[in-house]
Order: sequence, then C-alpha cells, then structure tokens
Amino acid sequence: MNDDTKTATGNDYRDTLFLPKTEFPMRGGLPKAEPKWIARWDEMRLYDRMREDAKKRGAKPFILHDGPPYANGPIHLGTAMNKILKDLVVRGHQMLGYDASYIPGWDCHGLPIEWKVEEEFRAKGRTKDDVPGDEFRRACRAYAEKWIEVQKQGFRRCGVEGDWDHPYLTMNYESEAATVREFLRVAMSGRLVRGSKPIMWSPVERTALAEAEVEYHDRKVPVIWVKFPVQGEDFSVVIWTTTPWTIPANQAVSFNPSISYGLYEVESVMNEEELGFAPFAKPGDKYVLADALAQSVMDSAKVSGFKRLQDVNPEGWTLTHPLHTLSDFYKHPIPMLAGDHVTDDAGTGFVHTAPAHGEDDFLVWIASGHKASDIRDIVNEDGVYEHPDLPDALQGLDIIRTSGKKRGEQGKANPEVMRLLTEAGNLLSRGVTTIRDAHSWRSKAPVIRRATPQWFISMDKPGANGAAPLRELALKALEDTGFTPPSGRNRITSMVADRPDWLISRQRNWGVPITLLVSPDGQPHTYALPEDKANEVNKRILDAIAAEGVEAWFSADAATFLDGIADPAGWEKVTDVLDVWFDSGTTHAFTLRDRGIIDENSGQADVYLEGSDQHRGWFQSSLLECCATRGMAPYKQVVTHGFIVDSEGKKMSKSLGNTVEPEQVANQFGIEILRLWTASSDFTEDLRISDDILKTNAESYRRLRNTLRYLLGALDGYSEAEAVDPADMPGLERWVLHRLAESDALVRKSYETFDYKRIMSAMLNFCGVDLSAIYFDIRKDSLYCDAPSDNRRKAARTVMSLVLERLVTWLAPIMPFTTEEAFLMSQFAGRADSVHLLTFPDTPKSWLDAAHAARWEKIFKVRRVVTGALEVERREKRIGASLEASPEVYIEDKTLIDAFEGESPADLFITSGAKLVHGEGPADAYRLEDTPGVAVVPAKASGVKCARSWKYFDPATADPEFPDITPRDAAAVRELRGAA
RNA sequence: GGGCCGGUAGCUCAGGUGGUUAGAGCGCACGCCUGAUAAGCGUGAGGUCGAUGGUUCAACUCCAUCUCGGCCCA
Repeated sequence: MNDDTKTATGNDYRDTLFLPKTEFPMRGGLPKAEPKWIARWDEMRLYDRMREDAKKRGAKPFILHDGPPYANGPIHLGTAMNKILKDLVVRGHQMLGYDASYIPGWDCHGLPIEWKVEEEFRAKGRTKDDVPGDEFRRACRAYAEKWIEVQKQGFRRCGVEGDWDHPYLTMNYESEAATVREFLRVAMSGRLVRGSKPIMWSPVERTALAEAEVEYHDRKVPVIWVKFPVQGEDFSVVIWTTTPWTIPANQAVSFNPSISYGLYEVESVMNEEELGFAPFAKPGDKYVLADALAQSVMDSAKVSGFKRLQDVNPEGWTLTHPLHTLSDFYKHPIPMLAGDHVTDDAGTGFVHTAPAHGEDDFLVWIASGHKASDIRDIVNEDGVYEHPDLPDALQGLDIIRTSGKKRGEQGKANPEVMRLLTEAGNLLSRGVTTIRDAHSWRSKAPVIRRATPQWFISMDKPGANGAAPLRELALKALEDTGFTPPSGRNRITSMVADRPDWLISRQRNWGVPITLLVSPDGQPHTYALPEDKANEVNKRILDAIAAEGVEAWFSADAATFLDGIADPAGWEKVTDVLDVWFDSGTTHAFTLRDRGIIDENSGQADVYLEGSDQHRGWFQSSLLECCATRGMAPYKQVVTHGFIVDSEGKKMSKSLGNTVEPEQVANQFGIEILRLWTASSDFTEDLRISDDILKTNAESYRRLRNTLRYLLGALDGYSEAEAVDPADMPGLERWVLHRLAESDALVRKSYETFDYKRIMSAMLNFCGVDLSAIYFDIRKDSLYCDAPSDNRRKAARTVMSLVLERLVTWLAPIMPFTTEEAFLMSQFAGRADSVHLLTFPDTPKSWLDAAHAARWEKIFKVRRVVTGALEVERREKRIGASLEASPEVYIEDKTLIDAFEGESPADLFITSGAKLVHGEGPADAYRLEDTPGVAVVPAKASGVKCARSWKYFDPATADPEFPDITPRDAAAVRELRGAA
C-alpha cells in the first residue's frame, strides 16, 4: 500500500467494511467443471424432473422435433451448433413456462452405412453376394449403434438437455414398423406410381441414386461431333455430345425453333501434314448448324474454309441413325423434336436425344407425343449394353468399369462407339473436354442416367377419394407455416412447386422395405385389389412386421401375404427399400404421434429447426409425407440456420485447414464459450468462427461471470428480511428496477422469437454498463461502508438480489453450467435443486417508469461531463482517484438540475463533494460538445481523507469518538460494535 | 449456368415505411485505482456502410449491374 492511501491516524478499519465475499471463483475452469455438472444433472434425472415440474404447473406443451443426424461418424462443429441452437430453443421455452420436451433422434438407414459395412465385409474377404441379407442388416445396425453412442456423448458434452435415454432411431423396430405403416398409408392414398424414367444410376453400386446421394466433380470426357444424315437430302445435321455411349440408344434429335439454322458447305480442310492426321470432313460436305455455332464447329472439325448456302428449318425432317449400316436395329427413322432445352451457347444447336439416358431427352420425347414404352433400354444394371437386338459389336460393352483398380474409369463402350461411328463415316470430329458431372457420393465413381422401373410418389396425381394432388396440398401447407428467417418460405415453396415426382425406391439392403406386392399385370396390390382386400393384405404385412420386424418381409414370399385373399399366382414381392428421406419424413409419426406427444392426425410440432440445406431435405420430405398421409405440414414453424464459415467467410474444409472441432473448443475454452458464440451469432445467416472470435466470446463470458460473482459477493448473508419495498428505494435503485423490467420484456420476447443475439447484446450491455460501470461503481461506497441497518444499503442489496435472480435465469438457457454454479451458491438455492427447474421470475410491470428513466438519463449525461473533466485532472496529475475531487458543475438547463432533486451528486459522481450551480459557468470550465450547457470546474476535495471510506471530509464535523472517519462511517462502526 | 440469401468500425451485432456529424458491447491505445485485483473505472482512436452507375432536393436504406461469399440445384 503506498503512502497516499494512509490516513492521518493510520487506523485500519478494513474489517469493519462489508467487502464482497463469495466462494464463486473468478475463473470458471469450464473444461473441467462442465462434465461434473452433466454428471450431476444425470444423477438427479434433471430432464425427467423438468417434465414432471412442467406437468405440475399445467404448462402448455412446446415441441421442437429433432431432425436426425446421420449415424456414421463423430460430431463436428456444425452438428454441435445445430444441437446447441435446439437446446437454446428448448431451454428458452421451458423457462418461459412451456412444457418443452425434446427427444433427440438419429437417421440410421441408407447407403453411406451400407457402403461402409460392405467395405468391412470385403476386408474380411466376403463380397456382398456372400452375405445373407439379415446378417448384413445386423452388421449395419451394429455400425449405426456404435456411432449413435459416440454422437450422443458428443452432444451431451455440449450441455444439450433432452430425453437421451429414449431417443428415436429410424432403425428401431417400432420405427420401421411405423414407416411401413406410413408408406402403406401413402400407397392407399392413390399417389403411388410405378414409372420407368431415366434416373441417376451408379453402375458401381448397382443402384439408383437420389440427388442427395450424388456430388458433382470435374471429369475428363470424350467429346464427339456426329453427323445424322437427313433422309432425302445430301446434307447432315450435326450433333455434339460428351457421352458417345448414348449414341446406340439415340431415338431422336432435338432442335430449338427459336434458333437460326443454316446449311453450310465445306470448301477446304486443313492438311494432313500440318495436323498429323486426316480430318474427317471433306470439301463438298454439307452440314446443318446453328449460325451462332457454325464457326466453332468448323474449327473443331479442322475445316479451313466453308460457306453458308442458305437458311434452313429443321422442322419435319427425318434423319438416319449414324450407325444405320451396322444393323437393322438402327434402321429406324430419327425424328426431329422441338425443345426449349436446346441452346446455341455451346455445341451445334442440335441435341442428340436418347430418352433412356437423360432427363431432358425423356421429357422432350414424351412431350412430342411418344410413348415411354417405346423407349429403348439397352443398358443393364451393371452399366453394360445388353439387348437381344443389339449388334454383336456392342453387346456386353461396359460404360464404366465397376471393379478393380480402374473402378470408376471409362469402360469399353465410348471408344468402341467412336470407332464404329468412324467406320460408318459419320464421325465429324472428336476431342476431350472437362465437364462437371454427377458422381456417387460414396464410391466417387461417375453415375449414368438410365431408365429403370421405379416407384414414385406422384406430385400431381389427385389422391384417392377426390383428395387434392400432393403438390397442391404441400403448397397450401407452406402458406400456413411460419418461417424464421422469412425467406425460407420462398425457398422451399419454389422447390416444391418445381420438384419432380418423389423417387422412393432403392435397390439396396439397409432400409425399410417397400411392402408392395405386384400383380401379374404390374399393379401394386394397393390398386390391383379392392380396397377392403388391400387393407387385409396391409394388416397381414403390418402384423408380421410388428411380430418379427422388417425381416418378416424380406424372408417371406408373396403368397404369405396373399393366401386366402387373392390368388398368389403370378404376383411378385417388391424387394426394393425406401429412400432414407422417406424414413426421416416419417419421424413425426413414430416420435411424436406414437408416443402420444401430439395428436395422431391433427397434431403438429411447434418447430423444426435445421440447416438451410434441409429446405430440400428433411423439411420437404416431412412436409410431403405428412401432406400425403394427413393433408397438412407436420410443423407449425420452420427455423433454419446457416453454415459455419471461417473468419473470412469461407466454408470449413480439412484441405483449407480452417476447421474447428467441438472437442477442441470444449478442452481449450469450455463448451459454454461455444454456446455463447452460438447465441451471439446471427444464426439465420452463415456463422463465422475462429480462434479470435472464440477469444472474444471468452471475454464476454468473463464479464458475465464477474457480474454474477460481484452480485454473489455483495449479497453475502442476505435474506428476504432485509428487503426494501421499491417505493422506499432511492432513485438509482428504481432506475435499476426499470432497466430490469425493460430487460425482462426484451428477454422474453427474444426467447419467443429465437433472437438470442439480441439477448446476448442486451445482457452484455446491462452487465457492462448499467451494472458494472454505473450501478456497482456508485453503490460500492454504500455497500462497503453504510451501516447494515441503513435503508440505502438494504435497498441496494434488495435490488442486487432481484438482479441476480433474473440474470441467473435469463442466462440459464445459454450458460447452463455457470448459471447453475451461481444459482446453487446464491440465497435462491433453496428454491429448487437446479436453476433449470425454474422459470423466468415474474417482473412487475410497475417497475417500468419511463419518466423516471428519462430523468436518470439526464443525470448520466451530466455525469459524463464530470468524468471527462476529472480525466483532465488525472492527466495533469492533480488527482488520482475520483474521490480526491470535488467539482463544481454549472448547468444552464434548469430541467437538468431538477433531475438531481433529492439526490446526492457527489455520490453519483463518486467524488467527495460536488456542487450544482444554475448558470453558464466560467469560460475555461470543461465542456463536452455533445452536452451543451454543462460546464465543470474541477477542484480538489478539501479536508482529510476518511480512514474508512476514503472520502475527503471536514474533520470539524467528525464524531469525537472517531475523529479519523466521517460521521456516516462513525455511525456504521458504532452499530457494528453494538451488534458485536 | 439457375434459384434463394448475405457483405455496416479489428470482432459480434443495432440501424420501422430514404432525411441533421452511422450507433452499442467487446477488443485496441493511453491513463486511474489497488477494499470486485489474472478484477474494476475513465478517456480516446477506429467505418469511402462490398464496388460502380442510376432514381431523388436527399440513400447504409430504393433500382440496375458487377464483385466476393454461403446454401440448394444444373
């Protein structure tokens, strides 16, 4: 202690002061503390207790239905953030007074797991065909279980509260049974269709793939220009394609009537010496090309000179297949089809059309009046040419290699087709290019488009009994759904409006079976049989699955389900499984409805909350499934979050080295820092994270923690008996109550609307400015020095108690660990075993007093000028602590002076004295530009320094018994001695 | 290439229907305190509101184009 702080007598009054006293440490030690709190909550069955308490309160239910993460790997920052966000929603609503239950779930079926398990079998020398279906599915189940456990521990470590002992799993037997039940319900609704259309097909995995199962990569491919001779003319239409293997399946050529076409004649070609090869084009050849592309096609064909002969209109032409010399199979006429998908941006202005192998091709084929049944399907499930009428040269060629070291590379089909085209004289040119093309998500091998029979849920077919088409139902349901952020509605609506039929069949093992029996004439039993018979069959299927699980379907034959209902002769059992999106689309049924949480037919979850990518995923699959079965959305509200990016706004990737792992954050900072980060970010957009950003949040944490600590310290020994009625409190306390009431409204509204960043910024401001910089700083003197019986001190402690009670609950959803720690050390600990069993305390509206608050804003305005003036004194070394000053404050505006009515300006300025004077003040007084009419003349406080409160005072006023302290301090010390 | 969304101080965020010198907290710099002390207080410096063009008396706020980034799709 330096000499300046010594007082005349040197008496030490320190132990007569009421300094903050608490066991609540300044630092949280979160990484170590958090797991202990989780264990404690586990032990006390906190989640169950929350449910029981809510039921006792008669609380209104609030259901956030969990979107299931896929059970095939550890959690990462994105999944952690997703679960933390859900936890904020659930805890926030629980404390708002709702019964906010939360059942976490997992998505378990599907290709990624199946692929992984296949790999494991392969490592043991067993191929997929060696492993019986049931054994394979058991292995998949075990694989999913393993990761579910890992993820569960990860999520729990994040402080996410929920029914972890009873999660939902899409692979639970009752879930699978429910999924079958839901599927049959869709089938009976009349929306199921069997179609054959080009879909993405992976020859490597021998399966159809959905959009969600493919990814796009650059790939080097051959590019060819092919001549299609026009019948009855001496010229050819030229097409361009990067899939030579589809030429044998060509059935048409498309053009666009809005493109201008011309007939071109080759005059000269580049010579063989220059090129090293002879160009295929010959002088005199005549081609039809889009005018915009003629030059580039001629360049590619190494034509050095050409002329345009005339305008042409391709409409109505019939072409000859470029391989027509090869086989009778290619003697068929090739029509010209008009289509908007043809452009003159690239290529030739004509598009070779193989309806079995392209979405556009298929559509233009059907649109021009051709039949789906006339589509030539010459590629089998291995991606190999196979058709009885195919010429021998093509039979058995593979498009993509499906095994060995070169798996995924180009097979024999492309080169052989090019060779045959050359032989036929119809190859104009060839080259190599790079395109972005679909690849299987798992094997990374390219996929092809192939027409196969598949099951679809129709978007546009009216439902049974006159029900509206699914698309119409879904669009209507979206109108009735709330969206956070609002742009989500627009996004999902346009997707639903445009989406094709839902392809739900997969030729795989690990999934819920498509429990259909197909009649001899190709109809599913749900249509082929009369409704009552179909229902009988359905009941038999459901009973079997209820008894033995889905294996009952896989192991049975069609007769098992038909005997006695229909003649099983000629019927076939479908062996496909359902798209996993169908599983996840039914989670509302087996999680919420079957458990009695919402009504079977009319119930809805309050919120579905997922990443914005789920507009095309779970939000949509759930919407479509529920609309098909119940005519409404399964949710009232959809909340979406963005994705985590680094400090530059770039997405996280291992190759960029900018990833952050949840475990690493938990160990370095504590997971609560990640929760703080989640809460303070605008989750509706992308969320930026970096080490610096986490450090900033650790600073915020410190401020919040220290505020709690100061309150706990100041409230040492406090009890309700000390409480002062607000009416008897000083103005400053009533101002704090006003701020508390304002904050209460803000906090409640923000929790209702998921606006956590607003809570964070409000709480940080409240703790940092209102409390720490203003209220605590001013009331420190009263708290430390006033007598225990002093009304001002009691009022301060009353207010602090009210503040603590609120802070600890308002922050509990965001900081469950630290608020629990503070709560259990507070005088409120007796109210409940956990802060999480409380709701936000009622905050009387009467605390709100706008006029009073306005008055205090005036006081703070003057105060800012005073602190500014003192800063100058400090800089000039005339004072150190503000108690060494006693300023004169000149105020022109009478209303500003009136604001101080009944207050002690010196206390508010934390000076030893202060004088307010109505007037302009001397010219050299300190002024602030933005506070005109206020002038401060700083002056050193006179008198001696009180040995107890360190305030300067006139010794002549001292109590004779205590000459070295102020009369206020003397009274306090006397009271203490009397009490002792 | 298409659909949707976004780019405000070093960081996280505020900025109804366009209108005086664009705000807050944190961080930073400097100073104070040493009875909240690996804390607390004060003062201060930081922004061509992604860029350009336009509408307007007036634009961070409206329109267009571009750019960067994100999600989804091709």
